[in-house]
Amino acid sequence: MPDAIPVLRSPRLGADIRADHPAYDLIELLFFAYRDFVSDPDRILDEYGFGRAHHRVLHFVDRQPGLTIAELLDILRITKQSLNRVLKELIEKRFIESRMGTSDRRQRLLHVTPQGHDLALKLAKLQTKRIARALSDLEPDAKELVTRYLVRLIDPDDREHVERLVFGKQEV
Amino acid sequence: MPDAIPVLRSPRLGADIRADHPAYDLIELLFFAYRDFVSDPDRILDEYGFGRAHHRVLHFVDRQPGLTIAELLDILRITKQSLNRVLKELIEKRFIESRMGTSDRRQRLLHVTPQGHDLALKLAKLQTKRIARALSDLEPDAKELVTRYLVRLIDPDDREHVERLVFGKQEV
DNA sequence: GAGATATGTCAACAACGCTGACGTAAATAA
DNA sequence: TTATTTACGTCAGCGTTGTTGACATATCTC
Repeated sequence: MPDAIPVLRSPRLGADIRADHPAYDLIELLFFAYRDFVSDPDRILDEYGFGRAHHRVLHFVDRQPGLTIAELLDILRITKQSLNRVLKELIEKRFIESRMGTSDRRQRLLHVTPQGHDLALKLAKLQTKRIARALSDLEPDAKELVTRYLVRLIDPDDREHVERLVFGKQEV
Repeated sequence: MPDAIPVLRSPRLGADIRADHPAYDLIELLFFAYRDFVSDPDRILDEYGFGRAHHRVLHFVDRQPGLTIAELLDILRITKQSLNRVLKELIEKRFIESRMGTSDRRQRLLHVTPQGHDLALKLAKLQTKRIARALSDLEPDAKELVTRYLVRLIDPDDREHVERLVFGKQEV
């Protein structure tokens, strides 16, 4: 049914990047990969009455205990009103706790509860299965290369911030 | 501010994949990379009064002229009502044309108009810039490896279908 | 002619983004 | 100390994009 799709041959040598011709394959693979990647946790989230927005909040609070509202907003790139809606539910259902800041008492330091951690872990393990399976019969250095590639897809201005968060790099 | 995050050391040898420990880094990098990747076209889409749903439809119709509704639904994994809403707008604004099928006259064969193709190309080039930049100073075989990785993130049942669509493979 | 299939459409609703406005408490600057 | 800024909470309303359920039409297949 699909007509023959003109295939873009690789450029002759590595340096010659044809940025003028769309890289349809990677654009589309990123769409399909992400589509399936985020779909894994959906069934479980449903059981708790949560959606993907709850998942993202729970994940980052679990990863970084003591996260503030401002930091979370910076990660998620949504408005505080949008965040507040899902965060309120996570707190009411006792998956997340909000504690007053110690040095700055205006801040709210977010922590997962034990049941919050359990759910976060359950969801992370689910996604890890897919990631591990994808990596399983690629070259040994595949993970390192894919990691570097994904980092370089991120906005340059935000890269340092993300690396600090993901890899725990403290030094500049 | 972030406490030291326990780093998962790579397993000793390739086969020993610790699927029980979440691969936090790749989970998060996928989130950040995709977040920024899909944000590029937003400003342009706004000018046309379109959203990300319109973009996805336009993209796949541009890539695969003559795509049917059923095939498009299978790609996007949404309901026909959701699709119809955005597709109707794309047709009304003359970015996409719907033609009656030839062999099966119940089908609608979707095609982009010239202005539809222009927009699709403009958006694809934008996303390609980011992809090319990310690839630009990685090893020459990075693209091939990242491609294989992304393919393997897709649901196994759907992989063949996607490969046919993305790479134009006709033979099984 | 009966039934299955491909599509279109109406209505209602949910999740999750957004803007704008306003309020409070606490830190900081003047 | 007073004024301003900052961090957060909240109310109200709205837009996009997903959902379910029901029903209609044209066309293909048996």
